[in-house]
Amino acid sequence: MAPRGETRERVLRTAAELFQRQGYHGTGLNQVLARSGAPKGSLYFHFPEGKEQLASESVALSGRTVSEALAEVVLAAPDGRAGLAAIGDHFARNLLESDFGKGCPVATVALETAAGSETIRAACDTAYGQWLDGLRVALLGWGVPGERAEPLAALVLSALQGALMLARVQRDVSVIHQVTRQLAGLL
Amino acid sequence: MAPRGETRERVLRTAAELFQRQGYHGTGLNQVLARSGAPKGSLYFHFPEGKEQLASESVALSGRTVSEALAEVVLAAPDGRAGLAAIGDHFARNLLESDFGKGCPVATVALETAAGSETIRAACDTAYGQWLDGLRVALLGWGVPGERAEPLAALVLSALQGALMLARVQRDVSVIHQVTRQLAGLL
DNA sequence: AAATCTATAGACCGGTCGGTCTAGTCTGTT
DNA sequence: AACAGACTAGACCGACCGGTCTATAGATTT
Repeated sequence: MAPRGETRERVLRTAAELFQRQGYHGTGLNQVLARSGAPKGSLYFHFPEGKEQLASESVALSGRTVSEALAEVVLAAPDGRAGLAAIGDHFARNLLESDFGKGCPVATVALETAAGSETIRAACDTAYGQWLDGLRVALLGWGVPGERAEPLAALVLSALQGALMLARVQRDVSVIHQVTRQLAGLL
Repeated sequence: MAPRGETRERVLRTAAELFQRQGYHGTGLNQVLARSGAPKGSLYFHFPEGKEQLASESVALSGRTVSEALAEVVLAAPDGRAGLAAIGDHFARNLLESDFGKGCPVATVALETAAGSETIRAACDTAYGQWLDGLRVALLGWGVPGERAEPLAALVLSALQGALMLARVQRDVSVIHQVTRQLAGLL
């Protein structure tokens, strides 16, 4: 038998990746189980509220992961221009490495479930809230005046999310760089 | 029997709205048929390639509809600031009137199917291409220099798409206005 | 009126969905 | 050794999925 807690982790990570690639309704529990090697009983033991709980926790996990990656990138950037470019590069690389399969790990699920599941919507809201806060702090660090930081963070996150989606649809990451370059010009 | 071509139209319109609200995988053909009152045989008579064709044509229809609405709004706007505000208002109103059910009619389907169905991805790409072009022309009309119009159109569309998604997740349209106000400042 | 074409009508198909249930197998405690 | 709780294992369920098929009704042509 696998070590304590190991199965839950593996199922959650597998689910997070599949939700990112295929969305909520496009991902079947049987697929998650087949890929993670767990039986159905384990899934409903660890996630008694079923698919909704699995998706909520997947979104939360992805939210934390991106937050951490964002923080790393931001800390390593000498200024805002470089920071925004690095964030764009990060997402663009993920896109290219997965043949445009892995976009934003939250967006697809968010759009699919925002109106249908309050639980998942709240998880997505929390994730985006974390990113907004991280961006706001980063902007302050880059010399953006205090009263400009919050709206600018919203603009940056919106534009990034939109560009990430356009890039998937166009199968071309150049729109990401085009957008981050213009955002950098605002600092 | 219904007049010629009337059933096809009704099915297509119903499908477009359901895809907009629930996405591709979240919308069942039986649901489309029940709501439009058409039998299954009619669906596969008018859309012999099935669900993919129905989604592609729905996206194309929504693309045209939004293009036209965009053109109207743009023509009525005295300047760029007013134009961007009007575009934001348009989407925000749709969101509020549908209790945050109807966001971008293309985005959800686009994210769900970009990697899985080349046909649908191409339809989404075409729709966004039309919007980009419409925006580029509008920006030119508002005095944006020629070489700035294309990248700025990409930024505006990206930011709008992102803001529209954030607004659904937050169940609050204010981020849309926050974003369009800042975009207007760029003109 | 016969034939033909367009479109409707819905029963039916195998497969998959999310979810439940019971049985069994570990591990740590006493 | 006996027991309890944690966890695995997968058969099984009704519902629904997208898609196919045959039959038929209405309009159009000959």
